[in-house]
Amino acid sequence: MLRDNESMASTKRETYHHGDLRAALLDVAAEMIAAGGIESVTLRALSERTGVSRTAPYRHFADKSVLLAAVAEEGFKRLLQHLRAVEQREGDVLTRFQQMGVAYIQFAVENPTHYRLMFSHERAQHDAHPGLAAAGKAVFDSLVTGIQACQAAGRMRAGDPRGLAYVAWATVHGLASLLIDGQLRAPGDVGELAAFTTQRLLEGLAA
Amino acid sequence: MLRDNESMASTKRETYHHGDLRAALLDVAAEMIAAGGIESVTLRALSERTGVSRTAPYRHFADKSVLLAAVAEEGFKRLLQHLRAVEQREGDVLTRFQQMGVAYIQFAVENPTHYRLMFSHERAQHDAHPGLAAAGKAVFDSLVTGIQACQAAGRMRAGDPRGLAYVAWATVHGLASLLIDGQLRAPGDVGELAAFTTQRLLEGLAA
DNA sequence: ACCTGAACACCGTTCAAGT
DNA sequence: ACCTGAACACCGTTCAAGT
Repeated sequence: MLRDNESMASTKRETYHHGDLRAALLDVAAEMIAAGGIESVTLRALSERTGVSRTAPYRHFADKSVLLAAVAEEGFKRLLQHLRAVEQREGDVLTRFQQMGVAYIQFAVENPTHYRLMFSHERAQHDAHPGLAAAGKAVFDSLVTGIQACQAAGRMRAGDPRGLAYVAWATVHGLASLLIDGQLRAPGDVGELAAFTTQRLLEGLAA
Repeated sequence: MLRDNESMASTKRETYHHGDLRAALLDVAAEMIAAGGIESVTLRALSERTGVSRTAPYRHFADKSVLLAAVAEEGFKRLLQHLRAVEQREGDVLTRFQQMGVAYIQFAVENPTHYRLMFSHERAQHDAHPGLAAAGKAVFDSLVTGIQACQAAGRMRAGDPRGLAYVAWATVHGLASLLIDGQLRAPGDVGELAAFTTQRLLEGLAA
């Protein structure tokens, strides 16, 4: 019994020694965010739950802010995967773009604390977290791509697709944020409200 | 000299004794937020800058969260004043509603940290801060009123005005949030982007 | 290279004591 | 009623020391 425990412990140690600690910290941090909110993520609690000492995280992250930026970056990457999955469906190009919007809102509502963290870094800090900025831009770019497809099919108004993407991002981000913050008592289904909102958006961007 | 200083000090004391401390704390907190960001607002620094002891704020606020909720509430009230001023202008009812949207976005961009604080309380905490929830709802209600005016003039689609207000709020809140967080490199003027975005919104809500 | 325990500065909050 | 200083528990971060 005792020997087994010792063996397991040393195996764990070995793992972190070889570069898994960074990924392990990000995973555990994401779990803590989902379970107990952003306030529950202290470096001390995170270290303990990951099985390392308090100062071990500093080998992989300069400080807590950089670690949280990395967690946020993971969130943008997961969101991008959801959006790309919708983008590659069959069917009408305009309907597909609307479905991207609905998927965006659903991701945010299903991961409220993580989504909030993704947007919690101030403008001035963007230069300090280039990976985070790039992951956010990749999400934005997927909206631009969807808009360009609609424009090419003559289903959306002409003009710089980025300008239209600003409007689209503002709409879905705004609705998601208001729902997460509890400012809107979601009248019935979230999906219904998301469908209605994205429908109004499409009419505002119509050709 | 010494007597003057003593006199001034006792005058200050007198003031806080008679119920101004609450208002003074809210004012100083708002200043600190604008000058040094939300992280600069510690109860200890706030107390010192207001000229009272560390624990004095607890006579007026149960804890830091309640104090910040009161600061946020003040923000909603100031925003509401801006929106009402636009609402009472002369001119086309639809143009006026668009101007409300632009004014909303400008308020947020001019008071970025304060605006962020206004939306930083989670859904679950709304019951704990009824004044904050009411002030937020008053802003929402002003949008509903503006929409009803447009509907009455036959300039906006029929249906529950609250549903349309959700879309409008999501659009302006989303654009404001993305600008504050630095996700959008505002292409040129903020006012121009706000005008374009609200124009697309109006077309999405058109009769 | 990576990990550790001890220590430092800072914070929110409580409480017995003052007026 | 309102205010105060001292004390407690907790946190992010640093650093000399280990392997």
